[in-house]
Amino acid sequence: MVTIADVARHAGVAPSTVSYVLTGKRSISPQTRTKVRESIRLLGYHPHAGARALATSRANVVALVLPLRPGVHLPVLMRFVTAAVTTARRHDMDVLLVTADQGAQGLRRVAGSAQVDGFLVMDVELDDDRVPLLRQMAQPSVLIGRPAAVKGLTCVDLDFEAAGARCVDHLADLGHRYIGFLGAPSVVYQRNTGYAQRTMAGFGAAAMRRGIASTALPAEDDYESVLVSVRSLLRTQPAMTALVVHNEAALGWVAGSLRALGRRVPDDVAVVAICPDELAEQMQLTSVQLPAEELGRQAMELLVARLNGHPTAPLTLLPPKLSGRASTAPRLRRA
Amino acid sequence: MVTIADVARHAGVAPSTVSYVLTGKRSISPQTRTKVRESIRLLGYHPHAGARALATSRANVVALVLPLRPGVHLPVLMRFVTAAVTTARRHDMDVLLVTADQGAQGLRRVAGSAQVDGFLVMDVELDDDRVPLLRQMAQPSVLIGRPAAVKGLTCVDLDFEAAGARCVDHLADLGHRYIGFLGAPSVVYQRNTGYAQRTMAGFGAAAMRRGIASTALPAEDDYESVLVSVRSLLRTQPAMTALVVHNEAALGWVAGSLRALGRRVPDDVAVVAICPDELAEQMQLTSVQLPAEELGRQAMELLVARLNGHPTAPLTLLPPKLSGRASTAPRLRRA
DNA sequence: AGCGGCTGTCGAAGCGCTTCGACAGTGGAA
DNA sequence: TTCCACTGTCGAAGCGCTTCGACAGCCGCT
Repeated sequence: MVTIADVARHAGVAPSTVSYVLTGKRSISPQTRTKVRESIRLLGYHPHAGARALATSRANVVALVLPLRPGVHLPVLMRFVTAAVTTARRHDMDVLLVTADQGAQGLRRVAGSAQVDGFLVMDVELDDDRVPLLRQMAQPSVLIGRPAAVKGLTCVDLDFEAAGARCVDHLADLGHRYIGFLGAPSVVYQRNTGYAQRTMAGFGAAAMRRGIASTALPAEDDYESVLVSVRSLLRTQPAMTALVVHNEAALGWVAGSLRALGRRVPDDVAVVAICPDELAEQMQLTSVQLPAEELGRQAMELLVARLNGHPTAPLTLLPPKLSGRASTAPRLRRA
Repeated sequence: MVTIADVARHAGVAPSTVSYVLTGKRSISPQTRTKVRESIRLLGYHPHAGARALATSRANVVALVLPLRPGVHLPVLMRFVTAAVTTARRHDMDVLLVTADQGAQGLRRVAGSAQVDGFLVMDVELDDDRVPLLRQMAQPSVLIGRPAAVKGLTCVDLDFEAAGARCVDHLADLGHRYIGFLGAPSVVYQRNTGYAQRTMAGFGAAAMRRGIASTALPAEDDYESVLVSVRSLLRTQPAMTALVVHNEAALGWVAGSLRALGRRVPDDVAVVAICPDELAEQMQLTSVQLPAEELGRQAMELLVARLNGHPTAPLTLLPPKLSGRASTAPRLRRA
């Protein structure tokens, strides 16, 4: 292994000088600098990460805590991971992969051994048991998701309330006056999954604001259930001409159910989905996307900011973006 | 930060003694051992990873080099990653995430700074430009995939030849005598993607061995092309009663194409796919699976073995496993 | 009683890096 | 000319751990 001493000897300077060339923490004459740089290149020198970590108490590594449970949408996860890694690299950081199944235990171990300088934790739930730990750890962390209390944390999330509202506004602007909401399976609302509830809330509030009649129902993820839910929505509100769907798994059955009930998309019923963009693209649905890249990038930027001692807001909400596609159209006024 | 000196003081012993308790490299009296263990627990001590790495020149971290280009099947990738991480943890190793887009450059950096003890490189192609680098690096590596020359390497892969053969055998055992092969898009065969060619080769050889007439054709991944390819196969070999498909993207169109041409699955044409299990499960296809977990686990075990100085075979091929589902049936002898 | 070989523990050196204080050398102000 | 303030470089200490050689105490042997 080539050490800093080798480089120093080769360049005819002291090790400390090489270090200063590398870190730029003291001024070095141009001649010396180029000489040292040349030696570094020639010898193929790379500073020993462990030694550097020991001396600076900075590892230049962040932990990425990934949920690997079934049910996460993998394309979105991957886009997120890619963005996070890319952003980390732009700040000369590496990424240590920690799977959520290692639990709080794993976090403690990684944090305790000073392997990483900070944590990026995905898929945080309303009352996540890792939150108290993260709060008291020496290393800063950024959470994707939104636990009940964000005080003392740094959280990034899509603004699901705004997303729900955005759907309503889009449909209202198109002239729709009766809108239905097809939500996640009811169990999702039972356990504390904040984003589902917040979307609903945003949807409901926006509808009220715009003077629009709304009806909401959960949906399970098989065809029969979706059909039942959709039928029930139509029965409750026969004048319904638009539907907001916040349920990836049910998405595939919605158009079919509507067709089975004699409604065509978008002419009889306009559909807006809140879902990953690929799905929407594939089914040609107007949708509010889950901005995975943006989330990953932002989260990592915030983490880096905290590592550099900058204060950060406890909660950053990304504004929803709606992409118009074939599943929405202005309300048809029948003769 | 709690250091080994703190623990030593608390337990009334020398730092080296604590170290020996931790590593077990010298015998320690039971009394001392429990005393030290207790102090460790009480103080919440974790050895500093960097310091340890510096002293032992072992980081206890392996790099996982992931392809994040489009086209990789993410569920399979994730299963693989999970298995690799889990296996690593069982050997007290952590996993550093390196994305393939960082290229050889990235490998060199990570290797040079002694951040990791070894590399697990996924998705290696026949003439991968990282292979020469990996060969000459100080750290050992295990490759998933199979470059042209495996000498001096450690590679793990599914035995694609055997997979092709396994399909033929299954169909032959069911009485089929005329079998078609629907391959990857032709560009895949043009660039050097070993596994596609090897599957073909295994398929062809097995057919010859069993005295079976075989015809093969590539397929693009849209409905029209698949239809054209299937029609062409049937025209070339009108007596064809079985089809092996090695093309995930085309898979969705195969049954439809056959139906459009007046053939029903499995009665008129039996279909065997070589694809990830979820896909096969979802479409109810008899298939040879891509054993992602097994691959990840094996690869990591081999890497650990190499890290411990054990020699490993340059090539480990996993035997294919065929799962029977609704798309194959014995050949129907028509009246 | 004396000796050799164990066992269990200690102290110190060293892993490769950063960083602090020291200090020559230089140029400009007094 | 003297003095001061820089600028650029060096040497040494120290980060927290492992590991090697040393060695005290003990047992069992002659």
